[in-house]
Amino acid sequence: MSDLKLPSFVSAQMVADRAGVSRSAVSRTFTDGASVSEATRRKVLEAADALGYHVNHLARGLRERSNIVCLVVADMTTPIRARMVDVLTRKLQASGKITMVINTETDTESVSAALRQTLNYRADATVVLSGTPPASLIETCLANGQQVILINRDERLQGSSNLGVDNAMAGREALFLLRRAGCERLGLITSNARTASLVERETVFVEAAAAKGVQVVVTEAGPTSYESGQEAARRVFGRSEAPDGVFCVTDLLALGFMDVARQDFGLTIPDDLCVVGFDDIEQAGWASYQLTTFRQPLNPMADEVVDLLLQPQRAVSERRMIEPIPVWRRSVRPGKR
Amino acid sequence: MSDLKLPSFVSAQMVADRAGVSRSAVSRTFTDGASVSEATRRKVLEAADALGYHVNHLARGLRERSNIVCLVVADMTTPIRARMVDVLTRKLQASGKITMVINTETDTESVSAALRQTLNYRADATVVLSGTPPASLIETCLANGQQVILINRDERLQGSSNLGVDNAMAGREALFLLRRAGCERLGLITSNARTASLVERETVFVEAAAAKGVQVVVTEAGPTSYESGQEAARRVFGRSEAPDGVFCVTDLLALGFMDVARQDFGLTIPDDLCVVGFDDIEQAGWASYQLTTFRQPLNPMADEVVDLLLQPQRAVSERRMIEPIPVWRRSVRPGKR
DNA sequence: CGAAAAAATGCACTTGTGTGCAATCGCTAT
DNA sequence: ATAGCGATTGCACACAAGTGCATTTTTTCG
Repeated sequence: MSDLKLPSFVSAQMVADRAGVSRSAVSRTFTDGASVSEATRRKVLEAADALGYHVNHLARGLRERSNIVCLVVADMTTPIRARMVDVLTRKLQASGKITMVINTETDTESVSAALRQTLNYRADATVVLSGTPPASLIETCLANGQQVILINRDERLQGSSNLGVDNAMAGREALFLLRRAGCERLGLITSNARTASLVERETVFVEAAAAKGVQVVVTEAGPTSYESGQEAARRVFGRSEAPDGVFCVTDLLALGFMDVARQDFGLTIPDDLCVVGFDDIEQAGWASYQLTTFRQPLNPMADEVVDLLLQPQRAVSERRMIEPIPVWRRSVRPGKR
Repeated sequence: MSDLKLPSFVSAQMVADRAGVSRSAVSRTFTDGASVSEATRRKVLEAADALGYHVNHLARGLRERSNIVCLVVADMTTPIRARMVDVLTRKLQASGKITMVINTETDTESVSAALRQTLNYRADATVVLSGTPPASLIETCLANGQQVILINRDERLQGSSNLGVDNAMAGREALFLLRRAGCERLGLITSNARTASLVERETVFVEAAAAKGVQVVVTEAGPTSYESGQEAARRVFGRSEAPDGVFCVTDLLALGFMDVARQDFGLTIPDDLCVVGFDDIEQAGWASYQLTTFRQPLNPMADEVVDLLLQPQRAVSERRMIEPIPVWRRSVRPGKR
């Protein structure tokens, strides 16, 4: 049997022993506004430093709020999602929270499992970036005093807060831009994900066009990705009546669409074809694309999330909407040809 | 005073009361291999379900391992980092761990703060993807029985495990490819980040070239980004002796470099200029780029991390190396011009 | 100098688990 | 019927913190 002490975390008791004070004194030293004399405080800090003491937030979380926020997300490699996660973790951290990332598939089943994890770790709040959580589980979260914030998911679940961008505005504006450019045969490219957000952009665009007496050819490719955009372009330009202006419900789709349109069908953008996207991912601004699109204002959105979190828990479910910001680049002509 | 009970988490005690058994029975029901009769188990599960009970992993983590792994990462929006985080969270989750993401700047100061958070939450292990943690803090982590895994950071710290790709191989192979393509004036594009990985790719490439009697013009732009690649291209092709073959230490740099080379200087790739990158981000495979590069084998790397985590703690610090996989696309000629 | 007020300190309880140990229960074999 | 034995069960403790309350200790003021 070895005498070597296994390395393990140092507790407040050890610090207390070394400093010659009670454990309470240690606790109070690390608690804001607690009453400790300057002398003991110094002794404690010194001992803590020598031993490498760190307050155990798990134990703290047993009594009060855990300061843990769970982020449920799928498709994390997508540029827009990656940025969302980045901005959110940053802002949450800045406001004293810590983020647990739960990486799921979009299907309800695995989102359920994610939500349960959230409960296991006593997260103060759960932020859902993708996937549709079942209403029953949301209720469980709320019943446990957990806050639920859904981002860009338009399922309206009783008790959860919703936060999203104004998709309708983007749909209308996209139509306006393409018509101003003189496009006559309009197309809409979407994925088979059929998220509420994507569907809304599509329907608003199509309906606004119908109101102007213009028909829109809708093409639905595979998942929301660059490759689906490519596939959509192959399908669209293989047909007789090719569009001269398209709204892709996502930048990734747009970029794949543009590449095939130019390289496989020899089209020039914006002369032969105008393209509008949505999200404003970094790649949309790259020299090869210069895509006109709508920026999701991630910083304001993350600010809203933090704001919701810091609010005293409200019984009523809230719904906040943020305007996307049009970003004019060169994939759409500024005026008629 | 309201009689309404505040919503709060349901504890094992409540479940025990409802099921008419002791709290131990509840605990044992949710512990693998514990001794519970089928009858009580059923009663417990039923009560738990009715109340919406979820084991408190925080409390569990007080006694044994917390199953929390901290991921310290900077530059999360970079495609390669986003993928790393994605793959790691997936694999960790699959092996029963949960990931806490700590988003830091690359500066040592904020990495320190991140490491301390790691200790606060009693993470079993810390995985550092970017940024240089100070050795003293790593020691604290190790002293507390925490495992530290550094990925692609070549600082060799006593007690930590290192995991990285073979940068030397990439440097040599890049040179081989460019020379086989008949390139005569070689360039190397790097950023001012001066990470160990980037530096190694650079020096190996330059030295291997020197061994063949070829000089390499090294250009160092700003941070590791698309824009820095663009800037580097403007500098490089503004000079008299422009290169006809370059190795960019990162795909992002390479893509920016390619765009400016083609659009601002009218060069054709790979006829006038051959380009090799590193990382194999999704965009490298896009039709507009078709970049020849080296894939970081993320899945095997994540497997290694999980493997290291499941190993019983070893006193000796380990160092594992993974071979990057060459990906041949069209940015380099297959043979001499 | 002494009483009263204020500040500091320690005890003990709380949070929700897992688990060693002892007691109990149920069943079998003699 | 009863001893013997293994499977259950419950008690009590440990984990690491925060905090109300009572008890010192210190400070202040008359």
